[in-house]
Amino acid sequence: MLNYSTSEENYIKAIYRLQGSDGTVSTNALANALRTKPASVTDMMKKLKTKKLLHYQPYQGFRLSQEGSRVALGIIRRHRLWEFFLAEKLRFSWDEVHEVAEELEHVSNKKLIDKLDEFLGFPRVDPHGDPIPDANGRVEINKRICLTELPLLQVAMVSNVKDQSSPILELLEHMKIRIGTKLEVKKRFGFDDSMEIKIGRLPAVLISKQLAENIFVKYEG
Amino acid sequence: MLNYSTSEENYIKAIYRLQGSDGTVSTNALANALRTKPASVTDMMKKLKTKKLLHYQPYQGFRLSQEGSRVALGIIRRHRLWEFFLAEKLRFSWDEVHEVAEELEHVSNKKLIDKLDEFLGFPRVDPHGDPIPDANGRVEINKRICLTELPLLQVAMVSNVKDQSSPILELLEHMKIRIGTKLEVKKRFGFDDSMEIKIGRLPAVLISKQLAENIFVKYEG
DNA sequence: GTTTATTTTTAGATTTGCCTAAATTTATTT
DNA sequence: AAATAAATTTAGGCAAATCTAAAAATAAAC
Repeated sequence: MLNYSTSEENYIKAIYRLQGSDGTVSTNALANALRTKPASVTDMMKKLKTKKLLHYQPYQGFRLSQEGSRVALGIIRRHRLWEFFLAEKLRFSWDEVHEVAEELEHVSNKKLIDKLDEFLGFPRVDPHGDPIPDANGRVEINKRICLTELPLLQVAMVSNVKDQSSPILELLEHMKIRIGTKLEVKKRFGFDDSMEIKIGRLPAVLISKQLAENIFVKYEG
Repeated sequence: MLNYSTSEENYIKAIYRLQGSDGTVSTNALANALRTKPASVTDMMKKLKTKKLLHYQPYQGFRLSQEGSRVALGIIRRHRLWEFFLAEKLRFSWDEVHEVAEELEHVSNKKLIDKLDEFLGFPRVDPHGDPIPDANGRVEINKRICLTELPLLQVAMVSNVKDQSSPILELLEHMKIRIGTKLEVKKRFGFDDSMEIKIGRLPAVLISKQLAENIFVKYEG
């Protein structure tokens, strides 16, 4: 059970989020997610490759190896347990917990995390509703939920559409959304419950509440 | 309220401990305490001086400035609150908390620490009996005396253990001596400076000079 | 199917924190 | 007071993680 630097962990976590269940991640996408420069990403990818945490061929994008995914799930477990602790025990509001958990998650003492888990009563989801991996790195997988409930930045696959009348299919066709399309929610707007979504490398687009309510997605938690 | 790196914080904390109430700290002493090399210490001292955290003239040793002491007390506060949390809430044993707290102490979100303090019920001492600075950096200056100096038949409470290595903790555990334990000295033997002590209603036991020198107690009157 | 644009990688610097080895200053002997 | 010993600092380097600018590879457009 090796230890990784804060920086390495942040890269691993970001790749895990971006790649979803099977996709590959691009240098620019990762640089953008981590607010860093593409050259820095390339450097780190070379390092993580030598550590066998990911598969990477120059110019071909990268995806986590099994070991990389295992490490990612460990980080996510720590993050979400701390979020739960902060909200439940320290009475932080749900929108404050993420930032603090970003720091606490890098303290990687297994006994600490397992005892924290026990202290909290083995919670299954964090304050944002995201599932918490157990001590063996297992998470509830392949969740099917409405697009309106998809966590931000979680890549998911369109699995079905509720109303299949032609007006909605026309709109879906126009937006290049079909079964199997991978997408993520970038931002939600409370004013009209519209949301900005991103499909692969296409520019982000805005979709209405009505449309989102008809789209169901699945993803590996 | 600036932030300092983990490395800077470890230096500040070590200087605070070494300098006591007034003394100055030498390069070698600090290098030894941090298990690093004197040259590295000199580098860091130059940096901390430019940040006005300490007073330092080449070859003359160093001591923390007021700001440096303030920072040190903040780190110690975080460390001891986490120790209390680990022992009290997560049921870590007495001798395990230090190591984990060494990592957690570097998460320096003020709101986190103040809420943790509140959650724990504003404890005044950590599991080793060391006082916890309050949110303003104030500490009780506990006048403690060494068990070797405790007057005969005076009941006192164990407040702190000087050397917190595992061997001594193991012995203390065996003898049922822990922080908060009340005891009295029944008799001293000049031959080897051992002493007979009594803990509550347990039968009196003999402890060595070496052990007594590491136990600090406080008492009223 | 060239040409242009975008993406990605390489090359060369920078900062932080650490190191070893050599020089320098201070302390201790004789 | 000179010589030796000890402590401290300087000089020069290394590894991690980042950056900018330039080169190379891939993708898109005409």
